Amino acid sequence: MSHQKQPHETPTALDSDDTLPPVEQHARQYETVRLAHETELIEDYVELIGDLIDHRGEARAADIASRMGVSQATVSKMIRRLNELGLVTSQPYRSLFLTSAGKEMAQASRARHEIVLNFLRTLGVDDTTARIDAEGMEHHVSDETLAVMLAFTQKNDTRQPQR
Amino acid sequence: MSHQKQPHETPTALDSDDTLPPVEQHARQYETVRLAHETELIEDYVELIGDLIDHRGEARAADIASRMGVSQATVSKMIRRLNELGLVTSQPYRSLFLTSAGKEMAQASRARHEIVLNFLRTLGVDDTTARIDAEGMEHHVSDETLAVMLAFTQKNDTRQPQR
DNA sequence: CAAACAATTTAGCCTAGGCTAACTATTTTA
DNA sequence: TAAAATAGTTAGCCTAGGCTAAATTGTTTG
Repeated sequence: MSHQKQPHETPTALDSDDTLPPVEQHARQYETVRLAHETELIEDYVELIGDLIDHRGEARAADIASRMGVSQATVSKMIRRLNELGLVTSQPYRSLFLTSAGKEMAQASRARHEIVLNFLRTLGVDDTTARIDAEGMEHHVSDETLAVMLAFTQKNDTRQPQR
Repeated sequence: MSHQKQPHETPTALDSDDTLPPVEQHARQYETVRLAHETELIEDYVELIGDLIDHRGEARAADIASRMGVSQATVSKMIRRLNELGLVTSQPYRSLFLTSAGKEMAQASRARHEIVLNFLRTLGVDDTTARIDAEGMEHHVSDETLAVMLAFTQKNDTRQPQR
């Protein structure tokens, strides 16, 4: 019953809302999302560790756990991973340090985060919502889009200047 | 070495770029992201199945697999899950149908997807990039932000009218 | 300075979502 | 219509990221 492969794959991707993208492109999109997924959590942890160090002087497992909303066991396990990835150094039972790779990642991650957050605020999204959305969106925004967001924010930010 | 709990938690979350959010709020943000994660893939599959049905007349496991960029075994397993969740019906070796719950999810998902995609295009992001970013961002955009994006697109879309 | 408390780690469990390989069912075609 | 090709399923493996409970280490305090 209609199992023939229709020669139907026409990539008129300009108006698009009526056509599926070509298979390979479609697959690549999902692949990108899957990939982003893998780094996402890592980046969140590293970013948080960086923030804790900057704001509190140190990053302790217990603080990470409570801020992540996760058990300490989970954090402990994750720290092992971050270690293996060369992003943090740690001695047992002591607080953490970022390696230079870790610092770089934290910094990049934070920069992206800020851009997205400020973009959303500039758009007029409520602060609390903006924070939540930024946290989720941040990892899925390409450099190109990020640049557009930054430019938009600079052009349109009418919020009272910081401070 | 400075392990005392400093009474340091001052939620001056307005200028924010200098302060961590209060613990509970911070945890809630990450929790939201984790939650989104769980539904994300499900929604992507359901949306894709809906699209395949609409554009091709049927959703077959092989097509889902190639578009998702994933093995057929993975799709097979996922279909079992979607079944358990009441989102699709399927007989073995036959193509799929969405339940009404599935249709609803597909429709909502597609609507969100479109809004985000058109928003990015309106912002001036290149089509290919916009598609990739939309795929990832779509699940992390709250209804509030979605509304803002829609309004923005309607006000600013200068692309040549469809068709 | 020992006991109590707090923080960290480890062990072991669970689920989700990938994979390959082997098998079964269906459809196409020679 | 039987053989070949295609499609779908199952079994079994792996990794990531959660969890709780129990063990260990560090810190504080009576």
